[in-house]
Amino acid sequence: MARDVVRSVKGTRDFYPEEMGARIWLYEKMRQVSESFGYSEFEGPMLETYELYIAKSSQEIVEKQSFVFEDRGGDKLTLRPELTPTLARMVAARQPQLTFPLRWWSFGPFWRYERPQKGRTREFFQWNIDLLGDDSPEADAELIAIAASFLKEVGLTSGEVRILVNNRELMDKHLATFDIAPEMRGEVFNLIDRRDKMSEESWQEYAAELGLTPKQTGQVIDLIGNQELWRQSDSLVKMFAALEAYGISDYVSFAPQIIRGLVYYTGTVFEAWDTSGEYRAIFGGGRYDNLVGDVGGDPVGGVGFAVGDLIITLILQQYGRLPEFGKTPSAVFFTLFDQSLLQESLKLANSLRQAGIKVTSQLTPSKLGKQFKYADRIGAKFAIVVGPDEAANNTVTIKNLATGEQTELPQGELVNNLKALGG
RNA sequence: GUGGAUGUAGCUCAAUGGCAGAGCGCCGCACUGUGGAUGCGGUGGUUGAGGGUUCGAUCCCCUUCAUCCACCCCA
Repeated sequence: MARDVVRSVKGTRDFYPEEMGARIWLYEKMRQVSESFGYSEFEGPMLETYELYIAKSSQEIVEKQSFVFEDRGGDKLTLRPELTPTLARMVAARQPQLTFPLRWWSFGPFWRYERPQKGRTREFFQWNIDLLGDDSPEADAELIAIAASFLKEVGLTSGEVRILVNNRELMDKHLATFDIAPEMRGEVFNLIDRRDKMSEESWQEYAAELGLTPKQTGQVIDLIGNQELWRQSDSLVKMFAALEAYGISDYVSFAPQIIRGLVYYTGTVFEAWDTSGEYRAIFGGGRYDNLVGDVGGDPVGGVGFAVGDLIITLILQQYGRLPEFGKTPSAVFFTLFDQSLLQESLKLANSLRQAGIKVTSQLTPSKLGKQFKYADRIGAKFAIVVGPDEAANNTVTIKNLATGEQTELPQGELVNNLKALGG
């Protein structure tokens, strides 16, 4: 490197305007879907106490993957690695005055101290959406419907992505009938979760290490191979029935091997996967019934999910569904012929802005050719020229940068003309 | 935390133990009231950093830093 530019922090991303365009696009899709289901936007602090996450997130996330540090007063702080504990805390703090069921969504930055790789950075953005205070299977169905609507909205088909659903209570009930002790079931959940992520051999070893008998291991394999298992769960039966109403059933499948890593999930759990199998889960969520109580509030159940911006963007790129983003928001470039026409050019440009047209102005004189080149580069559609001839006649020249076509017209007709052209 | 790969011009990449190159970009000119196309000319580098071997290292060796990829975990 010839230039010794100060480096950015490992695992962070710079959003140059092109990337910012994609981020805003994604954010707008999330807002649109959230609001269409009646959810309100909220935001919490990015800094939380370390205590908030202990025993609520997965141990790995709290102990190894969080940015934890002491402030100047010696208090232990954490850059939030996820939103749900913050949500629970905020709900608990104002529980008596909030109206339930509560429907909230949020989009913001999160941090995890991990080795960056494809689709994973240390600073990332997440869309979180949660419904609290309704414990029905229909509430679970609403969140899954929202997830599916979002996938549909960004242009992904049910052939490309699929939401896999399971229920932890259902699985727990069956593990009990296999004589697996309650304190072991968390580990067995973990085992189930890794069924598709490990080789058969090492999975069997893992099962043996946990102390499962060959018979029990066999029962677990049969269990997670049973695609009709959901019929034994009243909750899942009702949930799938409700999903029919949304017309997105083709996006949703039952999958008994879906468990999820976070310890606070208590009932329905779900993950969206790219069906090509090239990527890991696109997003995940589920029902958590104890979280608000755990942070000091009255027990109120919730269901929600989180979508990371990186993976969804990767998938959208893979399928070519991410739109191109122009470099400038203005379609009109106002040239400056020479210094003597500065006042007139700036005034005219500003009268366009007052009429609601977005205009970029040339501020220092240079060759017109260079100005057109610049206008083209920044993505403007029209260039406007006021030279000595136009100034003398109170006219302007509009040049269509795509076709090269030029028209001279009275200054008074400029606004309407540009609007007619779509400027 | 574990393992693998890669660092050469603004970008994408060549090359050789012996003068470091191309394409794209950028700047200029042809064309001082017209951009994209074309032609011509020009700008471009302590070969990531430090050390070692060598007459000589961008190349071989060691160290270090950075990036990427996979595992782990997860969004």
